[in-house]
Amino acid sequence: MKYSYPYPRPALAVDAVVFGFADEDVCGLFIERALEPFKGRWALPGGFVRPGETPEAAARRELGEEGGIQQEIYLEQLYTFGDPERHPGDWVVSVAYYALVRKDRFNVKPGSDAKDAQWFSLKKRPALAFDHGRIVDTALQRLRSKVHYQPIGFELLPEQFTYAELQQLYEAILGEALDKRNFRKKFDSLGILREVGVVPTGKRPATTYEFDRKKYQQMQRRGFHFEV
Amino acid sequence: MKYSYPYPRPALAVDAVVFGFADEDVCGLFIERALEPFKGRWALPGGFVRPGETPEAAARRELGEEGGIQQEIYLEQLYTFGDPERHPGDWVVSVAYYALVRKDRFNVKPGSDAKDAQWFSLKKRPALAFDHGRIVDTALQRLRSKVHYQPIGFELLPEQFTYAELQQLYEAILGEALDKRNFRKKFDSLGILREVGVVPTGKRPATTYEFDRKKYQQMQRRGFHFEV
DNA sequence: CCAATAGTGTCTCTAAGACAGTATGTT
DNA sequence: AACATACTGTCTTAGAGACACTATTGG
Repeated sequence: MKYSYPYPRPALAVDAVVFGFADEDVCGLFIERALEPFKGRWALPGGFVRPGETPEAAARRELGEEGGIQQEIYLEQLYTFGDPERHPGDWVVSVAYYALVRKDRFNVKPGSDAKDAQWFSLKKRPALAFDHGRIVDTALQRLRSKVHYQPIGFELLPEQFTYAELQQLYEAILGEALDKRNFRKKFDSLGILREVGVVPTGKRPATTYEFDRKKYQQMQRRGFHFEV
Repeated sequence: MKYSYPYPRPALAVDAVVFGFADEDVCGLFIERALEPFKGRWALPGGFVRPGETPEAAARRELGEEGGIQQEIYLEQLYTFGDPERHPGDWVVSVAYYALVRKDRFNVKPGSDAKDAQWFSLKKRPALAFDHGRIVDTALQRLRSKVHYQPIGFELLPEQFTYAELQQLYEAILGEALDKRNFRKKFDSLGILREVGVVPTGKRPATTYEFDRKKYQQMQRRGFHFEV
């Protein structure tokens, strides 16, 4: 190799915070480590980046291998954690990602490096291995701020949803109650939801909507920008 | 080392986009490479992360060594670039940062790995080595969006500044003309500027202001959030 | 007809944005 | 006196936020 750097190198890992939503609650997917260090502790799905691979590809691969998440999902780079003390006994730098998935679309299952894979409500998540707790906090912050100016909430909902569900999602992410009428007014005026049907709820049936991605992209090109 | 990962590892680098402001123009600090690869090409200041060092510390160290920037400066992690093809002949992953500095406070000077260090207007910057052009674009995007909701513009101005300068800065970053009266009204109403004096301009003297950091932090704690 | 959830309209107030002339200094 | 730059105020309009009742269905 020409120009190669001869000094010690870190191992490069990726870790992903996978967010889901169900029962009016935001949750995260964690795996139980089958290997040292932190064997038996809950941790983020992740692993090492292989030669020739981009970190994002590594993150997607690991989500498939470790969490049973193979489909196309929303995945975004979050932050790179490089404290030399973050991994006991080795120098491991981790590029962290966060993912938004529709929980119902996935059968989470542990892969070879994991004893178990489970969703946890983020309100009562277990203590995590390494600095993964901090990574989750960072991801939550990012989600909370991003949800205001990008229509990423829909990545967490089923294709079709009611206004009640959409509002519960926003309330769960933002951690505050919102006014039903103002919330509806807001999204109605954005014009990015398409009515697609009606669904029984036990009492009065509710109208269901879809996020109109194409229309949103058109509007975006015309200078529109989403804000909630 | 316990648990160490035996497979090939990337070299870990940091690169920094250093922004400055002068003459109604945003500029960036680039260095001319003294070594292969891309010897003689302009590039971002940066270098390899050493064992025991955090990436941020490495970035600060390199800015001192390569660009003559030793003082405390605003520095924020931007994005990690990990395309395996980004560096010819080796696997080098780079954690990119961006910095905001008061141009007048620094005597930029090239370090040992650089033939030269120079400020360039970002409108007419040279073609850069590696993927550094993309890194600059990413940093500019980040700066442009962040300037709306965080008072980081002040990091680019001298301690004391006039409304004309402040407005020129925002116009340069955002790339659009702003209305003088509305601009003033906005910042006046925020209440984060402190009048500190008067400066001759050749014609009618202008009032100078300082960013009142303490007041801003107080207000922030009370739930205030900056927005322009 | 009762219970439960879905859905709706108005008012107030703040702030964004468009817009043009006066004030104060220098030469 | 002329010129250049600093500085100022009003109107219109859009939207955020507070607020409470009606509609529709199942049991």
